Amino acid sequence: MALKSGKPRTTPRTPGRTARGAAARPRRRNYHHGNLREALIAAALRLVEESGPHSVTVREAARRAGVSSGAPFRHFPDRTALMTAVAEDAMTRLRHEVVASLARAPESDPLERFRGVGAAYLRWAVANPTHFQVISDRRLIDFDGSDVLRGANEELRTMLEDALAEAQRRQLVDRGDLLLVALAGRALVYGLARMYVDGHFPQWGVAAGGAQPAMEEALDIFVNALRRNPRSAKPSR
Amino acid sequence: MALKSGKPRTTPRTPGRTARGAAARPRRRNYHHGNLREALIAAALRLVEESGPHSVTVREAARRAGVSSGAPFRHFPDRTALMTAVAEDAMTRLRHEVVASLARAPESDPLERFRGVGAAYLRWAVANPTHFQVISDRRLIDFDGSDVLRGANEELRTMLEDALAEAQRRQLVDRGDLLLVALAGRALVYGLARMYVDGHFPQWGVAAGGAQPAMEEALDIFVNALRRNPRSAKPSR
DNA sequence: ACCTGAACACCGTTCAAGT
DNA sequence: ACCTGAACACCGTTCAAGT
Repeated sequence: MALKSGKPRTTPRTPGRTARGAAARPRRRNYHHGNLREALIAAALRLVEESGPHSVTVREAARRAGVSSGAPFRHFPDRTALMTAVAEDAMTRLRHEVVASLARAPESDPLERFRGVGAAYLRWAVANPTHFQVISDRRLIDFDGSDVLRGANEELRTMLEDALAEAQRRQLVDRGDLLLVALAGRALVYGLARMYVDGHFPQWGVAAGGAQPAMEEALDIFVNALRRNPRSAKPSR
Repeated sequence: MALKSGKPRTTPRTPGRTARGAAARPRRRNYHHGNLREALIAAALRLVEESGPHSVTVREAARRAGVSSGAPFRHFPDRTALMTAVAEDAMTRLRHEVVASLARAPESDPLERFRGVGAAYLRWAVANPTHFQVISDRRLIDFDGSDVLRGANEELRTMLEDALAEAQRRQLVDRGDLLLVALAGRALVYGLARMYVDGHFPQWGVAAGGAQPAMEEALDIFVNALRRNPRSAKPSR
């Protein structure tokens, strides 16, 4: 399979563990207590990062945390629950990215805010393709059972719809079913991100390095097509 | 996990096997020869249909074909190769669907033809969600190694781009980077289909039964936004 | 209260042996 | 030429036993 094992960066996630001398090797058997739950999530996060969601194995996470194969089940009912915890961590980072981008966007240009939400989402997906896979595939995680996931998703959706509603109010875009326009925007952005992570770009003439700009340009095409032609001043009916 | 095991219809795929009396139960051990390859693909196709790509197991396909666990490896180098054969079957059906829809679309309205390609793709994805998953996830199959998959994908892309080029030529849509507009259209349609199969619609206010119409309406929004405002006769620059 | 390690029912894949 | 069935190195998950 096409899993080339990505960049094994040392993710500075879950910072400030109880300091204990040297660079904490997961070999040590000083365990017997400690916060195994967090250690397992951190291990799973790195496994996802290294070679995708499919490579995450409860046993391997346990190995990296230095515990036996049965230990994780004292903290997670099953593999799905572990993956859901990974997804919550990822979704929280995505949410922050989008919120930060929105904070920088001009209050005065709602259509630009709409575009900005999409662009931030795309940037995050390109920067974190494997984590993006985890949050987007409902068969891997228990989305409905997670307040964090449902909440963050709801928040992203609201940001998109609010920006769009404001743009309609200011007549920057034509009137039209708000929810459907938001859905189309969301589908476009999600589709671009998924084409990227699912490896479709080579077949669509997008060079390996040029994904990011191509995605933003495709987004621009949509937003600009939505933008109301200034020459027609009134709603068409 | 959320795999409720779909509708186990008797797919009349791989028709006209060597007739042999009663309804061919895969129990029989009359094997020892026969076209195991086709039988394995048929079994895998049904497994995908019943409960998604992840439920496909080389061993289970072998069981259903009535052979031992090692037998499939005489016909497929690995599980990926079996899944690729499944994807080729699915992609061929998708291609036919789109081609048929294009044959019915008016030669005179290229933008409608562009929309029609997307709509046919969406209809097929909704009707065959699990098979759609197989053809779209490059981690499950060897896309690059399959002439059938690359060819069909290329053909779909060409249909989209040709319709769009003709629409630009007739000034039905504004000029603009053809490839990027095609990419945006493709991403929108792919995104809608993936949101459907990935189970996102409940969180986006789309009712269970209303997926198909909502998807087509979202597609309409894009196509109509692209449609050139008749009041502005000349390209903007 | 938390962890170990054997056990169970699975996988994908290989390979000597059979027909 | 094709298929069997044991074997190997894995999984997820359970559970009695240990500390």
